[in-house]
Amino acid sequence: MSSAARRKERPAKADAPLLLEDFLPYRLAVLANAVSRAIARRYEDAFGLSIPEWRVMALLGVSPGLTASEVAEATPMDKVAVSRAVRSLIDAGRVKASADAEDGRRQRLSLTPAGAAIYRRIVPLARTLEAQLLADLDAGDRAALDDLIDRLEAAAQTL
Amino acid sequence: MSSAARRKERPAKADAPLLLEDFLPYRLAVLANAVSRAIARRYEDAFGLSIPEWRVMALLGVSPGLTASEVAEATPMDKVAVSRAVRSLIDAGRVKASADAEDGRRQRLSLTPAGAAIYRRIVPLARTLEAQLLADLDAGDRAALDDLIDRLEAAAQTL
DNA sequence: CGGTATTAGTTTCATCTGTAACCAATGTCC
DNA sequence: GGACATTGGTTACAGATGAAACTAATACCG
Repeated sequence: MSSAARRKERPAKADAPLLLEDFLPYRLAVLANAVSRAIARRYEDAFGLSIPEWRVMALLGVSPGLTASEVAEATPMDKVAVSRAVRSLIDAGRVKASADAEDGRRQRLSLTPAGAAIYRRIVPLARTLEAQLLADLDAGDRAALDDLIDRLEAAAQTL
Repeated sequence: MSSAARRKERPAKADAPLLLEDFLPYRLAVLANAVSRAIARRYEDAFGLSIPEWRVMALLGVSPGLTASEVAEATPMDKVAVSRAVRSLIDAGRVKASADAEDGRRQRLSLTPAGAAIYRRIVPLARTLEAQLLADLDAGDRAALDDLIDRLEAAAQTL
């Protein structure tokens, strides 16, 4: 019997003990943590890249010319995290910042040729890891998963 | 149209750009992070309790007499994290450690009366937050979610 | 214009987290 | 029973993270 089935047999009455292993917020945290850690190690080993750095590169790979603020808006990272990731990427020669003609505070960010070369190598790795995670799910499962995550995210905003 | 539906219309071919917002590991991290942060704030405000401390109390509430190692085995926390959470709970008078008769290294952990009183107040809050997260999901959705998380966790082990 | 409020981004500092080193008690093997 | 490995748990140190203060440039408004 799967653990989902085991859980299902145990209806959570109000006075039943709260089992951490069945508690959704806990399960989500454990799952996301396991995935993030495994992926972070791969990116670090292969490219010396942290997760925040990878996120910045992933955005710039699709949308060159974003500012740091725009990167921060597009992710759950705050501006401090973005600033640090960008600094580190610039130091590594993977990203360049160019002054914005209209606003002297802003810096337009983009991948350098070296950064773009690395980007083209990370994307297939990312796809492979995602595929490995989804290997046992058919198209219907995947659609259901996407939909559930959307709904949970919306609900999480109300917490 | 839901964002899941939007995603579905955009089949991820090997050469399509990788969109961070559709990338499962990223989505899981963002979701789990949003949930954890919201809940951590509630526990902190209401009980001065961190997530690791809450996890320890949740385990001890169901299984008094666990050792720190057993707590570490039952969660993704390592023994250092458990040690710190336990220390803090003991300092706050919420957990007590008693010497194990058979093995002088081990300490049997359990909630103090004060800890148990807090525990009885947290559990309903935890259930309420979980219910709020699941509010829009019917029984079938919830079973599917449980099952998907199980399968993703299994797949995550292979990364 | 000139003063004040905003915004972009960085720096600072305090806390958290993780890895490794460590100490003490027990188990193992001869 | 004594050396050595193992286990339970803590300590120490380093790097990551987050909130708030700060700097510099722009926008707003009289």
